[in-house]
Amino acid sequence: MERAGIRDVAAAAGVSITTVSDALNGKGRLPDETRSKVREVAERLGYRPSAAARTLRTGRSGLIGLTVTTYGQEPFTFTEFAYFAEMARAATSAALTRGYALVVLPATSRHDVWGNVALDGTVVIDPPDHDPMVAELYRQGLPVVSDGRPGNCPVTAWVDNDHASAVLEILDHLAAAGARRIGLLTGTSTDTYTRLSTDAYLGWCHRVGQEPLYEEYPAHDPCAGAVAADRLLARPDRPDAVYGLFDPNGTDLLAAARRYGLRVPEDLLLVCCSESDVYATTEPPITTLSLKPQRIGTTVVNLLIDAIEGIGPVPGTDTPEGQLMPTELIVRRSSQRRPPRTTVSAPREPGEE
Amino acid sequence: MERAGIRDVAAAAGVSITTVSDALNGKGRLPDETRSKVREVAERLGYRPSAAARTLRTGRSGLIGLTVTTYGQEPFTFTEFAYFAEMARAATSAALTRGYALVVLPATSRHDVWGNVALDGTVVIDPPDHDPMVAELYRQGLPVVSDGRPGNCPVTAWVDNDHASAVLEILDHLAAAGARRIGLLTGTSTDTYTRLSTDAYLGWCHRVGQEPLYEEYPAHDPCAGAVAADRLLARPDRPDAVYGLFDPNGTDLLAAARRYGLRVPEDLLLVCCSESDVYATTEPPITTLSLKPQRIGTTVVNLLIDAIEGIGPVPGTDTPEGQLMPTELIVRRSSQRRPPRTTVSAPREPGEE
DNA sequence: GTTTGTTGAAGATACGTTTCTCCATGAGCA
DNA sequence: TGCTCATGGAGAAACGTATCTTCAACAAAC
Repeated sequence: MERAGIRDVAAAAGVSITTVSDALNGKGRLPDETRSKVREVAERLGYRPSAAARTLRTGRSGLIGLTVTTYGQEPFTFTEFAYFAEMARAATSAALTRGYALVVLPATSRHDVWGNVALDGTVVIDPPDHDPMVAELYRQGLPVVSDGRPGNCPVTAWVDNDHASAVLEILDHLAAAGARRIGLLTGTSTDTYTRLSTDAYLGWCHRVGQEPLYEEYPAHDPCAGAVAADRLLARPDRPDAVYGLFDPNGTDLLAAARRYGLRVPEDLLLVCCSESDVYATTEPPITTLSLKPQRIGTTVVNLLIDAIEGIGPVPGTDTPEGQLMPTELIVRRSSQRRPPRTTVSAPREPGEE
Repeated sequence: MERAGIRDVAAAAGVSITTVSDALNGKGRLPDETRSKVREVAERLGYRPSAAARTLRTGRSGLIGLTVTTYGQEPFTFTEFAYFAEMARAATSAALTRGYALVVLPATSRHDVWGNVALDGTVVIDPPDHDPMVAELYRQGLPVVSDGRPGNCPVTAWVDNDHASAVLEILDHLAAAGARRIGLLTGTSTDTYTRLSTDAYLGWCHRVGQEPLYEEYPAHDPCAGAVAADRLLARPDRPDAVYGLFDPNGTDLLAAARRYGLRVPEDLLLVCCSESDVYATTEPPITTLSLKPQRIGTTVVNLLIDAIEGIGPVPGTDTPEGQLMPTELIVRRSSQRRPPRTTVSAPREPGEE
């Protein structure tokens, strides 16, 4: 019992291969009668067109690559930060909506798999300067859209948050809440996010005349984060407010504060960049900056598909279209000196029964 | 500047197409001299074999589908639970290691995308009873491996945790810590995980003579979880220990306990099933059951690839090979009446400077 | 001197579509 | 009767690879 091909359908319906193809794809000039007849026969035979053959013929696979930066030898720590997971999910969803599927691939160009899968285009997350892989993809004529400003490689388009503005907003927010010495928990890596955020912090410090107080650690190592948080609060010139650039920083800082007997927010104001909603229920709830990865993932994929399908900016225009997306500061108790009256009341009072 | 095909390489190297193919794939009988010559020319022309053509010819795409159950209209809430994210990551990684790529697809069989991508096999997460999609895949002759016991559909193999044993272990653990009335926070859905776990709980209650105390809610709705947690602790016959089946239950229960003035673990013992490490740093840290999604993802993919490549059990053997994977109970303070002396000391004492 | 075997490589076919080109047929019109 | 036009559909050429078969050349063995 072989899989039915288009030939079998044609034979069974008593028409030509062309007619079957046209009928099924809604092309050509055919009377409705023939169309439905062919469709019925195809259905009866359980005919499924071969994706491989169609791809070979049309040059379109309907597949989009999603490249994830790898830390160390582990291919993907992209679950480490909720940002990646959320972004990937939104990207997958957006792709499916437009009839494409997403393939997650490692950022190391020399993996066998890259040659074995036919891609229509690729989404690259935070490519480093002069990324050889992006260059190679571009040379092959494949559209490439990056999440994060491309270091110095030719991409079709890019999307990013306005990290500098976001940091400034947070620092102002903390200062308004009474912070005098704001510290920063940052990373040692040289990706765009870390660099832009740190630079914005340093610039702000310079402008308001505060001495920078920061600790950096390799962001991919969760243990190092806890140690760095501890180091920051153990300094002789201990900050009275801290912004942590990475997702787990909130809990790490909270734990460190607890160890040192610091009350949040009375003794220490806390903000961290995170997509996780656990910070809504910590004690106290922690103010977070959301980068809105869903929006970014969706936008990136749609830009890419536009490029694939020839919609959007003219290819001749060599200046890649960049797009800045807004962030969202979710203010909770950890960054407010006067905690607002809690508005969420328990469904029932314990003694009410 | 067209993309170079195998023909161009053959012409440039002065050999036939066959020779190029053989040289590049390490087949045929060719002297090393010819081999390296051809390889060099191919490299110079930037030749990349067409994945589509190869797939059409060989019938192998090197692509594996990963099907995720969808709640409501949103295609993927699989980031909701860290389990799915971790599992998907491990699966992706395992696939890449063996030269395959992973495509995430929705579990609704009638999505266009299913027909447009050539799959060598599929991993299905927790398929419901009589899943039509699995049946269809199986009919097409594609290997299908499921994460979770297959309800009643033909799969090549499956992998699952021993949920019943895990629940019993937890209940015994709680009872040993002094719990007299153990409650359960469970789901309304009928998937295998929920069913097996709840049944195990009910069976245990029956055996030890405790009246079941449980609340159920639609697991895909995070708000409902908080409400259900509250409901459970507001009961007149309030439990003195609770096991929550889903990832966010820990924080929800903790918040609810706080509202009712219940101290953990003194007044309430807490355990939940989660892969998230935030529970290591909550106050108090919460005991969790890890399903080890990494191990499951890896195993599932390897079983699938074995089936694709003809390794493993004979296809004639109709009884699908099932495999039970161990879980891991990570005991923390929330489930111990006598909190152990904390062994993790701060790097420096605050006053030490 | 014929057979046998081995090495190196070319020819040709098939994989299953899509699509371009072209051909009947019959109707409308002068 | 001829001509144009629209309609419905068939033929055949790709798409780029892998592989089965064939073949020449030459050496070794009988």
